[in-house]
Amino acid sequence: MALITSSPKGTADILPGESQKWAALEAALRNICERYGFEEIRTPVFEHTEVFARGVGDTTDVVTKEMYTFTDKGGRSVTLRPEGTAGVVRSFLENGLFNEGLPASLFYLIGCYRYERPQKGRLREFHQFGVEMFGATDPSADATVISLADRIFRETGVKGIELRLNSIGCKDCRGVYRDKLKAFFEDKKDKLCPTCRTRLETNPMRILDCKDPGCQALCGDAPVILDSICDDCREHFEGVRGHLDALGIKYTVDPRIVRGLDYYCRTVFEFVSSDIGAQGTVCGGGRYDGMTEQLGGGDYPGLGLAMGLERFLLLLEAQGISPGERKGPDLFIASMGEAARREALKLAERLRDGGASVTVDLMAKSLKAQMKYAGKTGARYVIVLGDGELESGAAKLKKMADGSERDVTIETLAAGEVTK
RNA sequence: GUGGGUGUAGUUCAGUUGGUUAGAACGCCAGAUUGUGGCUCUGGAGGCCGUGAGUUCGAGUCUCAUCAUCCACCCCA
Repeated sequence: MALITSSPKGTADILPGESQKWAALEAALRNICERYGFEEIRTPVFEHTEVFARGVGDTTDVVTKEMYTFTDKGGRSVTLRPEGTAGVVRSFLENGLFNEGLPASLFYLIGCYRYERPQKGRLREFHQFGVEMFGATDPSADATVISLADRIFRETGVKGIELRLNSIGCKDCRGVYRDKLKAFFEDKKDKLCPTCRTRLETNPMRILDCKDPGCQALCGDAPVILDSICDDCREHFEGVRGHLDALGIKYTVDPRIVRGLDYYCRTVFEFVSSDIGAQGTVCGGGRYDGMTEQLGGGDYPGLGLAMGLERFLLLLEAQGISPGERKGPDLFIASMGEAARREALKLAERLRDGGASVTVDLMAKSLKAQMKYAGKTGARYVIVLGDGELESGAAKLKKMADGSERDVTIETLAAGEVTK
């Protein structure tokens, strides 16, 4: 038979059985957002390319080599969103959401697209849950966003998630630190691994989280960013820590987390697990105070987080947690002959009116095959309609779990009798 | 973009130093039971052995290329 093709590289079908888990997880996320006063926002899958170039930063890996960018028939350069924040910021500004009371608290559940080599926990089409908050500079806002994420992990019951926290300073003190770091590594250049030698020019902070043992050894004495940030940033960071401590949220300060998107400043954090392979960051986020101005809007400080849903589901799977199960219909109506099938359809509609989940035979199968189908699809009850039942108006309602049967009147069978 | 692993039935996988007609389990269909699923038994359908070239009397098996897929680097959720 040979299918003409398969799904594109890096994409995955979410099939029945799996889709119930997604739906349940999404419902749980929506519920938590609601309790924090975050409202859903839906923005386009594609944006004008400059939204990401300016928003995410045009020197980042994401923008320079991972975007699905194309020219549409009108000659405009558009890009499939590689992340959620930039589009939300654009929408926040364009629609004047700052007039509806600050801070604005938004969340989204979206597909994102990055042209990368797929591996465990990384696809070209992947799904993110994220929240964004605009207008609040106070550390309590940072703590709230982090506590929302913490609650997600707590309430879904996953274990072994570690929260790592850092401050990378504002755009002023980060520049100072960058220079310090550069100066520190400059005379040790030849001991760095080849990629770190280029990092020294492009993004020296990345050297700190290199996995090469030689680089790691050098990093021991490197200047720490937390010693270099300005007083305002230090005070802000202490504020965030104070709130987290008061809320009882455990974290480790990790000076090596720097994040690869240009827009972050001050607070950055990651929730990491060691259960799902090399791509262990399930959730990442931080503050991005300058971004609204980058996109030509007013000054609205922002912060947010993003969670990779594939990774989250991978994690749940690894820990034996299933957020949602496939569940079959309440009732399958087997039928023998045309007249009985007509009755079956009518009965099914009546029971569906009452809220029951009902399926019927649509293939004129043998009764045995119909029973088999009912069993395979997980129907809890089966009722068989044939000439005899049509004539007498009575039928047997069979409970599949134990095979027990009881007499019912077709005319008066109520939805409640098969849904309980 | 770089490195490594793997491509055989719908799925998970066997397949001997290269040797006649390529196997198992599960799944699917049918029968045993002409109107009652699961368990059991019997039978059946289903394979360009990823693709193309090469070596050989002979290739699922060896070589090369190519594509796909998985994992890792990089980067990120």
